[in-house]
Amino acid sequence: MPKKRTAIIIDVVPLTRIPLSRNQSFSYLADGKIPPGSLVSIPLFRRKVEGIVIGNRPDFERLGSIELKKISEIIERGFLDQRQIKLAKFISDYYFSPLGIVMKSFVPKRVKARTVKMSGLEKPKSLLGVEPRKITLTKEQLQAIKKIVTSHEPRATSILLFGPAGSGKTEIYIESAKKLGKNKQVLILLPELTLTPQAIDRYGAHFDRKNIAVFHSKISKGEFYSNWQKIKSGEKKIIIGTRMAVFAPFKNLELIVVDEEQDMSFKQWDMNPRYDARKVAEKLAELHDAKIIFGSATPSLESYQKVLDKESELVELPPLRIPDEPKKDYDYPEVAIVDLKKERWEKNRSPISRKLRSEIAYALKNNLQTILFINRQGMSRFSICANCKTVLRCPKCERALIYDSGGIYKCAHCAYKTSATPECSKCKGIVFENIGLGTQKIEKEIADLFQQARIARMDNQTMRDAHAHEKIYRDFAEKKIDILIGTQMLAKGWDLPNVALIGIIDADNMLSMPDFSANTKAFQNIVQVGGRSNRPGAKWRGLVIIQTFNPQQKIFRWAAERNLKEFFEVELKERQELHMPPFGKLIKLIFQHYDKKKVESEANAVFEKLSEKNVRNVNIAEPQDAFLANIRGRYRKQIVIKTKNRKKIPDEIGQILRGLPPGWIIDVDPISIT
DNA sequence: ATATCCCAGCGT
DNA sequence: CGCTGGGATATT
Repeated sequence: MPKKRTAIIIDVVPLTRIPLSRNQSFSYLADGKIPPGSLVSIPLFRRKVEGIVIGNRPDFERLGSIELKKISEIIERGFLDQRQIKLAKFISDYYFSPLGIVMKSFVPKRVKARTVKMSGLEKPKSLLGVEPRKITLTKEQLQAIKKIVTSHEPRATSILLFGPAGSGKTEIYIESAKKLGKNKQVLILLPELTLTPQAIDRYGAHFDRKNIAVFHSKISKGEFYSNWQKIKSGEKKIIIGTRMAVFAPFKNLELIVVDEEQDMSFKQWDMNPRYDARKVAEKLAELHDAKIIFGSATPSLESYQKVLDKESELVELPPLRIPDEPKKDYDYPEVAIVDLKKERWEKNRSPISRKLRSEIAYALKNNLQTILFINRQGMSRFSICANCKTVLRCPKCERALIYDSGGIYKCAHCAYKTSATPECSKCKGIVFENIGLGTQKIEKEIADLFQQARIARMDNQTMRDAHAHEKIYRDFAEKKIDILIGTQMLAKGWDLPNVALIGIIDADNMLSMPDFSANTKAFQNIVQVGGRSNRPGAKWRGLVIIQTFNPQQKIFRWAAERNLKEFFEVELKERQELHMPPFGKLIKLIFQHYDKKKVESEANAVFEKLSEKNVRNVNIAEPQDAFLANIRGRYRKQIVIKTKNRKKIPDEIGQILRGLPPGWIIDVDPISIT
């Protein structure tokens, strides 16, 4: 029986994982056109899933014999827009992630239409320390804004805004946003959701709070969906969010700000799609013809290199200064490098040097606050059996256990805890020594040294609770805390106005990660932490103390002087010689499985396949144990591919990647290859 | 994601 | 011989 060919073929991307080697879209029949971007429900091999329409074709293109199923339901026409579809395709291609999974990131969990409960925005809980000050801009700031606002190139303009902590970068973002089109949207990307309350306060002081939307994973489904709709309609003008905010349905974006641009939290490394919000934001800016500002006190190498390559424009800001009080010396804190070897010679066994100790005492006496930075949580880095020197390890994932308290050792990676009387796996010894330092150890040490001081600790353990950040921030701002001890999480972007002293307890540990980005991270961390003590117009000059066993290391000197250019020059040269990012491109492949044998054979097979092509300018590293070689009983091997040309992955390699069997993880531009 | 098929391993 | 569980498989 001949069919009437009046129907339309609709191409749909199901919002589910389809192997990369397959076509990512499927064809269905419908009675009429359905606009691309529409959310539909489709039958897919005995089940029913949601999908996004990406195209319409007339039916007569179909070969006569092929039977197509029909679209089950049109859920919402024009749910996503054309630019979102393009962006999804870009992410899918660039990161080798199934298109359906990428598109799913663009689709919010929908809730039945009902009144959404009031968001935290409508009833503002004001945080301390942020008075809606009127902005009087400095000459330098005005120039910077002019540069940002007046460039009228047809292509999206990318700007690297480089200025130390407290140089007024946020004011520039705010003023730039004000100067842009009245009904246009601005996206503010922050590395962490803990930074959103402060951002809401600061932007809320200059824009109508009703026009501000927060966009991250911790807001309720209802509020999320409501914000999503209002961003889509254009009602929300300022969108503040974490990396996932690049998936929001912008109507007319004119400016994107990536704040704390160097932060690696912008890269999603633990699940698909393994995207970098900075890369995606660039593409998003291009699609909307919007401007994009990358802001940082310590830019990433990648951004810096883009400036050298003329792909981005550098706008530099000097530190803010109180106009009638031009004490140039106070612009930056003083930095002291303390030689811990000397401390040892002179019989100081404490992790706190005498210099640091006396400065803390001084700060306490003068009612000023201190921040102590240690790059490790817990009591120590690891523990060894006093008898046979075997490292105490987690039986589940083989990682070193960290002493907690009461004789109990904990695994920082899984939930494993020992009993109060653990035994050495080798010799059954029951006495262990703690090696290295951690936040808890320092906290104890400080509590012993300064018994009257009010001390707080900030690390993963103490920050489990959702409101812990806010509470510590508030307590510290209200001067209820004298000494704050924490990991790098306290280096992130908070304005803490009364900090006079910063102590970096174990700077060497920051360099000890055997990864290609260890130096850069250490440099950035030191500058970042140091910036916490730098307040314009303060009566005192901030002091940063860097404790190290290797005071001759140039990186500490450069970090102390914030000598970005010199550090980058050396670092970039090294990266170039090794064809590392930002010159070359890295792709990390990981295979994991319960069966160790299978992992080995799989990894070897893929390695062979990649190697035998012998592609020019591509280097394939032999399979190695992944950083966490064993997660919950699953073994993991990794292969690192390095291509000398960062712009393009050779087709031969791309084809193999797309054809990888299930179980493989592909991580393009990984933050670490250790 | 999920229903289905296939086969190994086991008990009757 | 039939039942069960795990793994692979294909999706318009």
